Amino acid sequence: MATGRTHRPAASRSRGIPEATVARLPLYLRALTALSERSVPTVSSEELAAAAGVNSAKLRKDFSYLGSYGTRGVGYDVEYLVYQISRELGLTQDWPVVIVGIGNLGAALANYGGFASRGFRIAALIDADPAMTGKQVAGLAVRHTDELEGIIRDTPPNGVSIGVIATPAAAAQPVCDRLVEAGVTSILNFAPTVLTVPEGVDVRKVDLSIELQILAFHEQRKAGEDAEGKAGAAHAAGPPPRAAAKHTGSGPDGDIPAVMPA
Amino acid sequence: MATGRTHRPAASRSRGIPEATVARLPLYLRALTALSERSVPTVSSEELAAAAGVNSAKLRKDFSYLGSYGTRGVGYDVEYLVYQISRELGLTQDWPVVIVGIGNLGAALANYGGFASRGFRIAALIDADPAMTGKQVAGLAVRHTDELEGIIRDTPPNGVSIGVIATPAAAAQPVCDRLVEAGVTSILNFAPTVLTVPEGVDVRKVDLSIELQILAFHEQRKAGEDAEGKAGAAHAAGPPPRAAAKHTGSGPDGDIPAVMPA
DNA sequence: TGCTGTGAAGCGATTCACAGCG
DNA sequence: CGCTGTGAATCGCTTCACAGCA
Repeated sequence: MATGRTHRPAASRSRGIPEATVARLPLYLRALTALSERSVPTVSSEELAAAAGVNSAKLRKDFSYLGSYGTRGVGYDVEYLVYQISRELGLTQDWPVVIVGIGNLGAALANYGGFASRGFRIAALIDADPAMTGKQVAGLAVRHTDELEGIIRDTPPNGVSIGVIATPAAAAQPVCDRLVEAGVTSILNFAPTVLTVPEGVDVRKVDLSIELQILAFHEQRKAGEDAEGKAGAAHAAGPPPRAAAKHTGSGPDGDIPAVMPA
Repeated sequence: MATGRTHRPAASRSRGIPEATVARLPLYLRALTALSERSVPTVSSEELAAAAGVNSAKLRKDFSYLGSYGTRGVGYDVEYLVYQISRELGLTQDWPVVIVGIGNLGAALANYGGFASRGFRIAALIDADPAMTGKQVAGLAVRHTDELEGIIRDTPPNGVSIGVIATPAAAAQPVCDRLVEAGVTSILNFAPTVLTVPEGVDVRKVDLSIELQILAFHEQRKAGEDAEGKAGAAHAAGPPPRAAAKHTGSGPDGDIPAVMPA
């Protein structure tokens, strides 16, 4: 999984929906909406589970945390379930969101249709580069970082509570601090850094290079199984410099993912 | 967490590194590389854990699966650990990667520095739109989908085994099938769809709108705690249309995230 | 009869707490 | 003495299996 929280270890479920279940609700919702568009009136747990890519026992258990929304012998009413899950996720209201860091990735996010269609409204695009200020991206004029606090506080009706960080790694923590200070309490972080936030602020992260590294691990594992015995790298490089204590320039492997496209 | 697998429930750890540990190795690696660049020779589990945003017991347990790479009373040798983790993750070799779907997101990925710096080399950018063919993106000429199979098979030295899908949702499964058929065994999917793949192929997914929905859930929860009692949406809309069985156009909430920026 | 809803068992991951070594 | 490495306890999620209802 590409994601994680930073603070609040367990202080999440007030009335008891497990975190793992919450993470799957959007998946169910997507599958249900597709069924709804095809005018399918009801689904069984088996069918819906297949569409969402999970097993049916898990799906039923997940739904049991929300309440008894199914009909025994029949299945679930698609429309009704769409509504219930939307409500549970808080998607019946709309959430203004700011995106900070309008580089390649920030622009891609701004243009991403999946936001608007789920009740997320882009309240502002913010970038630190004065050359970007005023430029049109996804139909919105980019605003300068100076305006950040004002935008967060004054966006109707109650300010902005969700921020997306798509800046270079070095800028992420300062931007995060300013967002939080101005009132943001949920952050989606695309910068390859660990963000430190006060209690009560949620952080989720998406790290592209981490995902690839996890795939590489399994990929290597598969290759190792083919040619059993030589369980190492194929056309590898670099010996194990044990206990050198002294560094060698910048290490055997080079630098960190360092900077985001932004 | 933005991610998940699709096939291979447990068929992963050959010599026993837990999946959860594998997912954290890139995090440790990043923190270690930063230390390495600052010429720090050793770290304690406590310090490194703080830098990686986990607790120290977990970190020590994680490292214990790799072997005994620390020194009691002292800590871990930074350079040595960087090497060991890189090797474990398979980053001592380089992995050619193809990106399919060169829209906003695909282009952002192509420009993302974090790939190249971690041993991932972009072998080709592929798009179905003939108008894109030949265009330069991130220093590479975009190739047409017709060439997909050839690229996967003929890229030296052994073809491409990792594919990134950044196409619209509708194109994702067909593209996935072609990638797999041509020999790709690991896929990173940015399209908001569940991909079906044969046994032995790994899929990880990153879904931007799912992450936001999870944040919205917690955000709503926080708002509900403030104004205890009215545990619902703030300026919400839409009543619960129980058991209508008949659909109402397209449902109370509208459409799915549907299409990616691509 | 067929499918949901759920207690109970199983399993993996996290955390604790301390023995063991440098 | 300090910090790693790890058995044991704990926690939370998943899976099983079936009771219960339409």
